Amino acid sequence: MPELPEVEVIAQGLREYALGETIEQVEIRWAGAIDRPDPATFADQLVGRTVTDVGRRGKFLVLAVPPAHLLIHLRMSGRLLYCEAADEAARQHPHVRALLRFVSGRWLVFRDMRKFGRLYLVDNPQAVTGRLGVEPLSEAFTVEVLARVLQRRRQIKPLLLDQRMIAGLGNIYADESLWEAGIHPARPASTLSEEQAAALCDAVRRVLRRAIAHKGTTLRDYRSLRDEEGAYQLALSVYDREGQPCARCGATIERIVVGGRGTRYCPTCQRLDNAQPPSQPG
DNA sequence: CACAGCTCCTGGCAGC
DNA sequence: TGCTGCCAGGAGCTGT
Repeated sequence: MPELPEVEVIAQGLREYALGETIEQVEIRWAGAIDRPDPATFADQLVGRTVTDVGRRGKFLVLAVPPAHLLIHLRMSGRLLYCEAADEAARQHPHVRALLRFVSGRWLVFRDMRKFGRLYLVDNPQAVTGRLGVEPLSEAFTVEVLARVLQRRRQIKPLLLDQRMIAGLGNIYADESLWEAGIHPARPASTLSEEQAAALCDAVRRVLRRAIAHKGTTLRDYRSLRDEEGAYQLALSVYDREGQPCARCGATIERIVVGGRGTRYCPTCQRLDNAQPPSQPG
């Protein structure tokens, strides 16, 4: 599942390859992939536009195609591939939902097995991203800002997954951040100590930066713009590791359901009460 | 405001 | 072997 680090790696790839490309043709193979405007208008309006900037907001890719913006959300299984004119196989894959052909002859291919991903063409990106919370890798993500989020009477993990609070965390990096900070995922947010809030703030930033450095996590579907796998799956502490020993204390990683989501954690390092974990995270 | 439940969708898997 | 049916999961939505 592409989360902030995976989307950031794709954005880096788009900056390297797609910047300056002009769209010559738009092909939509599954109309449901286009959120807005209607698919015909979407295709019409994109032709002739040049990609002048590539950004990311939360899990959204934001491509400036003046005077509009093309936003892409990959959701569960979406993939974005930049391929050569000769690469017909990439375009013929049955899960391809939409394609952009550039004047250069190269293609941007949107592939999505589960059909949850969406493309948006809007004048103002805020129309789509306006309700997103703070960017966790920006300077705006301070302990004070996190503390305000933590005042809510909710369990900490569903709060971390709420894009209106913090933009970009998904199931993998929420679990990883909570392990890193030594906090139980079902812990009521408002009961965290100041030290724990500070540890969580650090943990979120550290985990996301490390994952970007590893080019993201490939458990199943995720690939970079050039179809490369990430490497962070090799460095995961709890996610996809249930039944295996905790790297910090050796206890067995468990799976529970929190807020309806499968959740992996270490029952020794991440206690629901305030007891000290066996060692401080680092 | 919190939160449960539903929807979208399909490959993968368990169970028979 | 082959079938059925359940499940995960991001996010938006409704209802309580």
